[in-house]
Amino acid sequence: MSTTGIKLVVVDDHALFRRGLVGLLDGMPEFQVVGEAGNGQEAMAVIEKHKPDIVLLDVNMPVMDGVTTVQMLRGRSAPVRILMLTISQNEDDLFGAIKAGADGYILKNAEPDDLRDTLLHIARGERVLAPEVTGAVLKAFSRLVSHEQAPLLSERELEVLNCLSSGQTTQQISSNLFISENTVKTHIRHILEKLEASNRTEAVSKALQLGLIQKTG
Amino acid sequence: MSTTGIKLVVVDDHALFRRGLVGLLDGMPEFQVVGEAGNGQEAMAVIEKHKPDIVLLDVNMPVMDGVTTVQMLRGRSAPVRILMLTISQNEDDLFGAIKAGADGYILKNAEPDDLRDTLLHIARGERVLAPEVTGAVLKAFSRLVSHEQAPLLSERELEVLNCLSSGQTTQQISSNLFISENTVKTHIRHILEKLEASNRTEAVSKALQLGLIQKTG
DNA sequence: GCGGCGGGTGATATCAGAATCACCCGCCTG
DNA sequence: CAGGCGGGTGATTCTGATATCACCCGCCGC
Repeated sequence: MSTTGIKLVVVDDHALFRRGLVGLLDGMPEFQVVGEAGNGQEAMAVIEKHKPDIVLLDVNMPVMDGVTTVQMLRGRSAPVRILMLTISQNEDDLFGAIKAGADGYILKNAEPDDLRDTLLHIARGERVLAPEVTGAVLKAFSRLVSHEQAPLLSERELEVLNCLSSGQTTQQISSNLFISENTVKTHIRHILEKLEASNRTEAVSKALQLGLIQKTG
Repeated sequence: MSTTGIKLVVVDDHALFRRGLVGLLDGMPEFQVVGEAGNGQEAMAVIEKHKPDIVLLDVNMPVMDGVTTVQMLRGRSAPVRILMLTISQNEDDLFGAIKAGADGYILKNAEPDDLRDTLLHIARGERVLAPEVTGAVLKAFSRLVSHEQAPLLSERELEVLNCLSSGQTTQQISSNLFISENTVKTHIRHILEKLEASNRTEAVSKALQLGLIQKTG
């Protein structure tokens, strides 16, 4: 067995899967599996003892799950890279792992070659997401960026804007919301100012782009 | 030449690179390069004419750059997948492309096999980021999520919190900010409420986790 | 020319948040 | 026992945002 490879610890509650994976990794000269654990709690001790370069960490485990384990590991000062290896495409798990500081997130359906490539990337400080989950991250990321850049409209302004986006006139909005036409116009003025739009058509267009309102039927 | 492969359009202003890439792709039976362009503007017309499955798109181009091209393409209703292929690891380019709706972002240092794998993932609707840039996306993503979940503290409250985090007492903060100790205590009370903390130590700890303040020296 | 519509200016009232401060109490240490 | 410190309750003032409305003007179509 190589003594110079990248040191790994494999954490998974399914013994058969874990042993199979360890066998697979033992066949790869770049790596050296130095420990195993069946849950997060065991993992903490094994990692403390063996000080691996990378931890392969399942998400769904009893006693202490993967995301909590990442949080605990990140709370310590000793650096260790963490690659989540899971079947879960659940967004709470995915975003939770990323927030907690995981270096990678791949799925158990990955090919052995993919796993090797991923581990090598992680080892050199890069981060990797499974293609199956990258879309969810990018979609949430885009949404957050837009939300952050969007100006804040009051509840009433949003109501008026939604009416505008469905093609209603000032008079129709007035009847709809039980306020005077002059009030509607004032709200529209503030909306135009906040969105830096020249007219209501541009305002609606910008609001849709910024995700302030959604297209209806 | 295969007539059943995934149809590609290659967009890059460097003719030598583009022709070399096309040659490489011609050697891959899964793909069929149906058009080329030297900038975003040309690309719009070529894409309109050939209706590819995937556009390989550089970022830095004259006349119309890659991000603007993505925006233009996404403004049209015809679906086309877009893989950015660039040397740029600049965050503005990266985040701009993601926001605009690119399906992938890889670097020109990728191996041909990586490019093939990436294109196959993109073709089946998945998204891919180069490992070199994934870290930047995940870091920004984590920051945005934390920022979004963090309660809003006023400017004064943040000033007080920063003083607390450097170990100052109520009296020292009072002298520091030229306000009475009672005022400092009121600000602290509001901070404890907003962070749902029991005392100032917990408040500082939570604020650091949420990214509201940063560790100093 | 009139009515309908959109865009603009200005005004008023209310409310919530921010920022300020006084005072009280308990705990701990010297 | 006194002083220092942290945590708590309550009050006042100010400011900016929100929500309301009246009135004016230009454009367009009938």
